[in-house]
Amino acid sequence: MSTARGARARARTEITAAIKDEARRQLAAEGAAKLSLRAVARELGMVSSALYRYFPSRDDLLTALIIDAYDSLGEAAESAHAKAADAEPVQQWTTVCEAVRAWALAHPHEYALIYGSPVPGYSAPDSTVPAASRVGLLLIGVVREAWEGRGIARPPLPADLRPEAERMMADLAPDLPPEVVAALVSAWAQLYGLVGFEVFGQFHRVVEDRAVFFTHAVTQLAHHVGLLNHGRTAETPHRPQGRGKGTASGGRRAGS
Amino acid sequence: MSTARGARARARTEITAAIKDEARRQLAAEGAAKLSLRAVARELGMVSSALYRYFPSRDDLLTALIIDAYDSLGEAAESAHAKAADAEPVQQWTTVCEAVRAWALAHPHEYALIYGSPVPGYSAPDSTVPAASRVGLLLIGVVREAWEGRGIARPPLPADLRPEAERMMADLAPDLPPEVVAALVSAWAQLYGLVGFEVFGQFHRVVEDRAVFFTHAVTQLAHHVGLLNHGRTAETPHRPQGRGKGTASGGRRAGS
DNA sequence: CCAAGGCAAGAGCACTGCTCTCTTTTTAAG
DNA sequence: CTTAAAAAGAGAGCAGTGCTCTTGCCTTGG
Repeated sequence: MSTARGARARARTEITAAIKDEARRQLAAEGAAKLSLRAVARELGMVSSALYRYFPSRDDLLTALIIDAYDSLGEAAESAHAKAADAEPVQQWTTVCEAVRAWALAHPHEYALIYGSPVPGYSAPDSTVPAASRVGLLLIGVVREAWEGRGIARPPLPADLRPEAERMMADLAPDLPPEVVAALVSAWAQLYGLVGFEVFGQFHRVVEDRAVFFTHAVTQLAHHVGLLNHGRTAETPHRPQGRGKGTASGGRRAGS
Repeated sequence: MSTARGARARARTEITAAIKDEARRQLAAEGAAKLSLRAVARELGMVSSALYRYFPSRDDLLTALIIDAYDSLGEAAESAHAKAADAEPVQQWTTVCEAVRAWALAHPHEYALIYGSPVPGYSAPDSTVPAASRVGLLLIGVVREAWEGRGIARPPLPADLRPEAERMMADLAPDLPPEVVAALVSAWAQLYGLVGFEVFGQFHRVVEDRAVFFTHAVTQLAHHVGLLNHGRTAETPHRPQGRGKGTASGGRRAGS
């Protein structure tokens, strides 16, 4: 599929990659606003109009970079999680969050591209959705594992939020209880509040030891969604149907 | 001071205001990236170079708009708070948060300007700090009132965060205990995570009933910083007592 | 082998931010 | 009241942008 399709096709994918690489370089150096098609073309020794054979517009180039950024972030988070797969749920959660933070600090402009203000009239096409979902799915996975295996506390859920929570549950994680899904979604958004404030400099002269602060904040977030530190907590863990791993499919809505 | 110091000076402030108004119009219509000095000048019937007598560069115009946006948001939050000054602390907190959300939804491009990705090489000058602090100070004030008057729970504070928390306390609110200040700062950042996700469309197809969801999330945030519902604590603050059954399905709905 | 289509190049359009002159108008000092 | 300085507007111009269109070259599939 991707090999030996003729020299021309190979050259095309190669040049496409080169364009993205150079664009990413300029993005990292100057930010999305200063990314110029002409400058990219110049740097690659081609004329600006030639670039339109590969990307029909500047926004399409940006879209490609956005997807790549989501994937890069997703991969960073996933590989960090893989290394902590055996840890406590809270530990897994904070590991993922810290990977997100580290990636964001290492790639501030790419982070701004995906979690900052959306570009002018541009609205992300659906093609970005899978890549954009990776971190979210990862967090869902962490919570799911805790829910199935080692127990999880159920956050409070006011009556007026229940319908919405059940809808979210149906969409995102049909196996998790609605109160956990609702808490998870809000923790998800709040995580990016913390990261964004740090990356965008809002913590300037407010928080100094940001790593420690961040770790604490996301640990609280983990507790907020109901994750528990296994051994040493006074809080009573909820065990789904009290049967451990055997009946994962049947175990939802425990407390009746 | 601002009156009758010559026709020229009056004309200057008037024109300056007109420029900002028109710029704000274009900002709301198209976003910061498409804000063009020439277009503003054109709309005002002046030539582009004349505009440089009022703002030395496009970035300076943006800075002015940023300060105005911060002030506009601050004022919205403050006036909302003033109307709820007698309510429970949690109520005051959610009122302020909801005012922030409402303002952001009503002025998405201005919100993006101040809490989205910072513009290219531009870093906000110190002159923006006072305006930018208004919402933060307001939230501190809410917590302070609760701390002085009606009591407040003290969130947990791990040992390694204590020095940082004490430093933040010294800077921001010397009268509040460090654990409360630390929780407050993280809640502050998380608030903007929630608002940003909604304004920037990240909740698309994830959260539908966003008002209800937001209210619940910021109520949890209030509990996170230690605010209590005075009379009835149907919802115990951020301490899920396990045993899903008991959690007050009845209603929180802190009314007055 | 040879037509078809992918591809690069270049010119050009309508913009942009910004600078520099030049002229007019207003202000303030003598 | 005059006059010199300061402030403001107008216009041309520079270097840059995204994007389109036409013109040819050259690889490729039939």
